[in-house]
Amino acid sequence: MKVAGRTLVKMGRAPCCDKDGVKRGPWSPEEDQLLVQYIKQHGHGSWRTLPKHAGLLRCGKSCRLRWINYLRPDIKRGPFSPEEEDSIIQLHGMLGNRWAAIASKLQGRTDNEIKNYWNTHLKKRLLCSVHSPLVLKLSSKAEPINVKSESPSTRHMIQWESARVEAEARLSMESLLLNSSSIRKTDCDYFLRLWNSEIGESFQNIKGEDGGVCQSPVSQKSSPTKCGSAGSDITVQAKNTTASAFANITPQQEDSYRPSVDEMMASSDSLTSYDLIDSSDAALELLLDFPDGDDEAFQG
DNA sequence: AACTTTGTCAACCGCAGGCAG
DNA sequence: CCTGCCTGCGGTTGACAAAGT
Repeated sequence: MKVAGRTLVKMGRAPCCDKDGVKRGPWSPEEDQLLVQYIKQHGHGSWRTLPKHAGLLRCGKSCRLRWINYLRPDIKRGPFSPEEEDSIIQLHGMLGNRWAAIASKLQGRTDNEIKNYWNTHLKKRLLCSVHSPLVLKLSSKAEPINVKSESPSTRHMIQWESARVEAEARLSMESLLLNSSSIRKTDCDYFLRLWNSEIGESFQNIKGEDGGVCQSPVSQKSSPTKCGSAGSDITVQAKNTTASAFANITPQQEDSYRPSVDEMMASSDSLTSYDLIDSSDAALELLLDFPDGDDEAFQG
């Protein structure tokens, strides 16, 4: 793979930087200092020329990455709070792997950090709670889920997710009809806006009403085996439902219901069997009333 | 104590999109 | 329009640490 990449470079693609004489690997404190000092005085300007001006033997990309992911003064370091975790899970449910978009909603966190956290903590945690309603639904469409048996916030999340899937199916249909690739972006932008709306707000607030944790018999039953990092088993169990209700889908499972419009619509159909209540009714309504040629209304 | 496996995360890579000329 | 450059993004890697045997 790497070999192929390098071959590609050789075959004509310009390298991002001159590899000769360019330092790679971990940054030393001295390099950090040089970079911070330079940016404080001059701003980053052109990343490509920055290393030269700052006296660094690094490529611009490397400098940019170091600054954005580590040296920026507004970076919040340390462990993710439960609220942040919830936000990541919810936003990931809406946006998928758009880490930059997710990061923009979490003050002080970088896309890289969120991506790493998702891949190392949350994803595993989600995979551990195999009994999530959503997964059960996906694996056995014939069996409707009694959403009412879940806690309010779990229900709410399922409803939110169902609205998302429904909209996704709809948008997918539209994109097919319009043969337009821009729809996907609009889709995500739309969710971001929805997230910022009172609907999203009410959705976020439900955490407060529910103590920030969703509990269900299912999650309580979930395996106490090593699902997450050491020392957080309680959190793991508590969070399982939140996570699973929302995005407990392996990439394979995700693929299995995303690509085909038929499948999507089928999925969407089965979702209507959900007991949609509370404010998600409004969200669903909003999503279903998504205007066909009216994307401009949602663009910055 | 030595070795192996697993987990974490900073850093790298190539690609895509925006933009200026 | 076309082309080339630059930036930002998401996927992946690899070094290091911790846990397990």
